[in-house]
Amino acid sequence: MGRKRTQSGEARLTEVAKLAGVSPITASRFFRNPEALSVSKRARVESAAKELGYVPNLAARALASQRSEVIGVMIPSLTNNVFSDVLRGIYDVSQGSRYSIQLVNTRYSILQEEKLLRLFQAQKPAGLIVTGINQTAESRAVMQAMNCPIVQIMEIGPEPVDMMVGFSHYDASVAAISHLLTQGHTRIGFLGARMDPRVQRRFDGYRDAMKAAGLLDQRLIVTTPVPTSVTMGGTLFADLLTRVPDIDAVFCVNDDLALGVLFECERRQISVPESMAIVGFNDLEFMASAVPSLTSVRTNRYEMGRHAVTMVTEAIDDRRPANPVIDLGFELMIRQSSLAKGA
Amino acid sequence: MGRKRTQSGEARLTEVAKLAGVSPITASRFFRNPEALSVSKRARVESAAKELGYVPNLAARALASQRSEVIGVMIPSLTNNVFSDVLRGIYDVSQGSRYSIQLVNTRYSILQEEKLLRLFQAQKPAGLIVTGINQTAESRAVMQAMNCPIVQIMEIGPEPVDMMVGFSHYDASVAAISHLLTQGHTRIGFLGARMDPRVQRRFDGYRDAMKAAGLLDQRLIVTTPVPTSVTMGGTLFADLLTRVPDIDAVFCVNDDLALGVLFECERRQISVPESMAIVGFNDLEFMASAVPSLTSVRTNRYEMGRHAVTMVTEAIDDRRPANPVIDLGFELMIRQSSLAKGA
DNA sequence: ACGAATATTGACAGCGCTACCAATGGATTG
DNA sequence: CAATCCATTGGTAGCGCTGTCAATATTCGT
Repeated sequence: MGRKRTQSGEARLTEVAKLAGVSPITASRFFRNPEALSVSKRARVESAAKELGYVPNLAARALASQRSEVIGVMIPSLTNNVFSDVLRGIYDVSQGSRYSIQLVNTRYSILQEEKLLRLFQAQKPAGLIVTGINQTAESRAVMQAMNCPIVQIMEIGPEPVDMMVGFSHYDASVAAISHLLTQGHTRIGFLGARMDPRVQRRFDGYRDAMKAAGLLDQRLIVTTPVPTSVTMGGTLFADLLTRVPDIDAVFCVNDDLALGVLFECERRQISVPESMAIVGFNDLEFMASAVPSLTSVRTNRYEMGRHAVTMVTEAIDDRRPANPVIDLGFELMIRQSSLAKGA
Repeated sequence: MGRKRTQSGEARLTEVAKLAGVSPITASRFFRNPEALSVSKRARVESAAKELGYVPNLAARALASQRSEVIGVMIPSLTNNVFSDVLRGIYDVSQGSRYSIQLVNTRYSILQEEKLLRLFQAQKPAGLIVTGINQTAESRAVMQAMNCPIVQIMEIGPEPVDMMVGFSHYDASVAAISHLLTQGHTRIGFLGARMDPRVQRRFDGYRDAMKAAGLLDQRLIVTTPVPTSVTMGGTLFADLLTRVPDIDAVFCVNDDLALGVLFECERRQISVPESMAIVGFNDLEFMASAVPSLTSVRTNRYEMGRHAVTMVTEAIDDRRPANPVIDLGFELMIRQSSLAKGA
């Protein structure tokens, strides 16, 4: 009798159409564009689908339409807290829509990103969300050929592949250093880990602000390509103190490092902020409740995730933003750890 | 001329077959089971596929075979750090295999879990990884009907749907309380947030251990259904102190709460561990580097994620574990925060 | 050498749905 | 009233791949 069919109890669109007394293509139209049907047929199809518990076969749909309702999401880390809120925004918006999310981990490797982009290309996603703006030329070419809306997240730059939502890590860093300079700090250390492109941009902001103030000193800079952690913050800070015992503030490229610095100050009985100011980046949840509370650059990660999905789905509906680049900005959350004694 | 076809530049299996001089079904067999081909045809197909840059159309494959190479993963939270390492394990193993991961967020709602299970059922995944053991009867029925390997993660219990990998939250909690009792603590508070089934199990362990020691006192227990956070830890602890000023230790159902308690002790100048012992749960990365270092129950989340995918893929290959339930155990990481003065 | 068993290969049909074009009916306009 | 336009609907074909069955070639055993 031929091929294996869907399991008994699983309704096909043809059965919905038969029960509703319409052709299969009309039933199909109901799900794509209900307004294309007359009111009476719309009701009949809806009722039939509900009665039969119809769930579309997504593979059949994708094959026949040469499209899918999958939005690919590529992030560089699953364990870096920074992406948790972004993902929450992405999933929160997508779970209210017809689109599903296909998440992949590039592990901070641009070659892995390239490879995964090719896999996505073959799957014809409805849209794509990629992290950062430093794709290889090959990756950009693949994306250009993909014929779907693409949103680069986490930062903004001059040449969007398609659309971007993010903020300037450079400006955020300049703002943090400016704040420390305003508070009278002159020996401001820089702690960096992983040194991915966005961390590099934060370094650029640090360097330029310190240079402009005539205070740049290479010995103040400690970085590692190793992934970040709270423990790493303590280690890098200890290294910095050994090298430059007279530092009076430290800018950490993320909050894990900042928390590690705080712990290390406690171990060494260095008074914060009186003897050492601490500034972090991303304003993770614990920064406000630490003792003392920790200053950090707040980044709108959840909103970024939401925007990304919304931009993709609206572009699919031919409702693209007037400006393809959305700058969500940042906010320097000044707390106890970076306020001068008299403040 | 008919339907829109794959874009120019994208090879179809039929083209690979033509170039290799075999039939399409032989070319198809090459990808599924290369040993089914003669050595010479195997080489020809491989060469043709490489030359044409063939990437399979997964929708066509899924439709024709009534199967897919997708493993569904359902977790209750994207922002709870506990799941980050699990996901990393899941993605690390799956990215070395032919399977891709379809991740969904149940938001700690068993009804949402039910709904998402039905969507997965329609997609015929190759396997499924679900969190916890408290599925509704409806959810269990859907899973039973799914005809694919299923792994429940995060905890173990007496009735696996199919397979399980986790540990006993109850036993872990008993071990933590026993340790505090051994250290001489008698007024041991319990801080709980969210109160999902696994947290409930930790509470059960706490209650039973305290009851067995004749020390159970309802006033020592502070819980909230609100999601957990570091700030929440401080709040719940303040609440507990107001209610029972003579507590000498506190068991927190997760490390965020424990860090919040530590900060609150600092604010109130409560000496840790001398006046207040603190124990957390899950042993997140920062626990070891806090000041003082914080005791916590270590759970093998990364390995759990790895095991889950491996169990699914091996079951697909008819290599099921001898025992469908894998207990990864836990380890009480005793650190400064819970050691008596003299230890 | 012959027959049986096994390995290899291909033809046919179709998985569930939708793109595209054509047909029909109803509404509007001249 | 007739012509035109628009909305609604359906028929045909097929998207890319694989399940199934049959045919053919090769290997093994007697």
